[in-house]
Amino acid sequence: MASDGTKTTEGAIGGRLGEALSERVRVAMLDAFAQGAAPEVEAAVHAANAGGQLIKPTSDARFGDYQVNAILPLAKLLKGNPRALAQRFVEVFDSRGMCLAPEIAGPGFVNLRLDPSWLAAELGRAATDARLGVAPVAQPQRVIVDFSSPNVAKRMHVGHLRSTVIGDALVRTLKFLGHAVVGDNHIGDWGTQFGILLWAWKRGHDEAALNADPIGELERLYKEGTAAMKADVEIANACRAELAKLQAGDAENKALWERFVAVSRAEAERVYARLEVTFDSWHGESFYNDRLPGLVEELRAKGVATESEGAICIFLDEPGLPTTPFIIRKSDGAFLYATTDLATVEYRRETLHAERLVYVVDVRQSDHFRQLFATCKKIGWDADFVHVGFGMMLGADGRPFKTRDGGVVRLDQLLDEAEERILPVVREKWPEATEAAQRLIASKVGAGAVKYADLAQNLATDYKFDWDKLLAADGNTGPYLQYALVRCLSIFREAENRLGLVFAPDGTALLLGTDEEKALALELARFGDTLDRMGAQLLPHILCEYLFALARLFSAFYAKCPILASNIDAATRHSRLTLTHLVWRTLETGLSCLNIPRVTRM
RNA sequence: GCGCCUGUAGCUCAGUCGGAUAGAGCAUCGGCCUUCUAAGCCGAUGGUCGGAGGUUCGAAUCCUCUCAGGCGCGCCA
Repeated sequence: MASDGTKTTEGAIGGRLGEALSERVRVAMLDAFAQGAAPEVEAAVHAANAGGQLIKPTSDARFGDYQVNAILPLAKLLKGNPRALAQRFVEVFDSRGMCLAPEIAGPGFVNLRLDPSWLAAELGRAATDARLGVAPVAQPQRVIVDFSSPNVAKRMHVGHLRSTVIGDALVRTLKFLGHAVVGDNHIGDWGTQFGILLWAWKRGHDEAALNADPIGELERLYKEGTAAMKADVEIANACRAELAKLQAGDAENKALWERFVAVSRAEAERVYARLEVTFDSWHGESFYNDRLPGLVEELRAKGVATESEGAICIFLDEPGLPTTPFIIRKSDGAFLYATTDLATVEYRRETLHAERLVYVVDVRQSDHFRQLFATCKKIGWDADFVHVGFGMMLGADGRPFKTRDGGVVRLDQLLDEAEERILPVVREKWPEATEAAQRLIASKVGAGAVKYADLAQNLATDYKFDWDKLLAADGNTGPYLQYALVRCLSIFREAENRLGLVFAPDGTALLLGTDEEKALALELARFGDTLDRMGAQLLPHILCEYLFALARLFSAFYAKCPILASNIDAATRHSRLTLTHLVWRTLETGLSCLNIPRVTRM
């Protein structure tokens, strides 16, 4: 990550300013209030601490940098005057080094102000650290992130974008935090669609079309097969027969299936390459086939699953869950994706020793995952299960994002369009570059804009895809962040060109003279806490918002605080270069966690 | 019919398991390039937090009801 001889040394606070402060607050609270008090007081402090509620950044700079709100609710438990309790807290609070003397305000808030000289020294040190002072988490988890998961024989389209981009960002961020992460592409490479595909293939495929556009031909066959099957019961039976042969290991069907999977994967890989997305494994549904029969029998034997109307079902009578059963074997004996998902959990727990299982899948499948997780719990498979459900991608008109004629938007064409739309701007801003260089920048800015738009919003809701908004260089967009990073690099380039100054941070404390520098420093110090929060909540927009705020503060600093001008003294210049260096590497690290491409100029 | 999710400024969205005067961006209006990329910066205007009750020192946040929109509901994934 560091290209200039920086070394890894953990900062005094492990890069978690908020966490360090919070710990001091916790100690002071127990010290001030828990002695001889009701056990609820201690429990309340622990609860607030666990929820990260002991401190929070102030809502207003006049209140300092962090505020302690937790004394007010405690006052109720202690039946005391909040301000008097705050006074007791302030007396025992250890502000040594980190903070100035705490202040009591309002009905019983305590305002904490960071000691500027401590912050300046801390950041000076962080600038020389390869991880910006952010130590890996103390307790790494084994995490599986299940994401992207396209179906074989179908082209990658915008419906796959969100899972792919969000999952990838989660994987990279959790890895940076020090967790043992496996990003798994759980491709849809098994199931009833292959019966249809095999039948349609045998009825008549076009070898020339297959060579020219493999996925196009498979999609055509699938579409025709589905239509034929719906129109004719005999054909539906024939499709089922083909599927049965495949499942029984028929050599011809198996070979065809392998061919379908191979061409589909090749197609998907081309799109992943453009998105720069990678996986640690590609364990599709077929990977778990062998486990299915035994699993169903085991669950029947355990009494977890029972037969109903010929199907093997799991009934989960719990509030919040659908009343319909979780079906793991159809009445015709075939298995379903519920079965595969259970077998997948079993494998991930037993073989991969997963502690946390993350599924990045469309929110419309939340019922399925609620049932899946409840079933696992019922079986006794203990783990931290999370469904990261995201909303649909809508057009600017608020209706599902489609092509003009109502078709699905192909992912490769979406990326083409992003590049085409941004290319004129690149040509205008950098006319002396070669066509190839301009195209490369345009592809990175275009893909980055599309990906960032997907990550920047809370994923619970549908999001509106609007070319003008996401490609804009102002506002919370990919291009804005890439531009901020480019400006950092430009400063170092010009320092070398004009002054012959090759800058490297040396660990000396910053000089935080102006409001812009102070605000920037405080934000930089919050990077580690932000990563933790994103890792805990699995919400990429938390990191996006942070990076945007940082980039904005940097832009204000850039406008107000000259660095290379001749009237700037050496010490100030060095400090501002260090700040710029920190911003550069924070943006670099943050964008790389989100996997938004970085460029050196634009 | 049952269940889940969403409703915050003209538009797009934040709001960290209740906390101080609800925040950004876009758009609009007004400023800023003889120093590092103006794809930028600064300022101003703009909100009954869908509505009504309730809980309490204190509610966008918790509870109840209600309106509006989206999604899902036995052998597809």
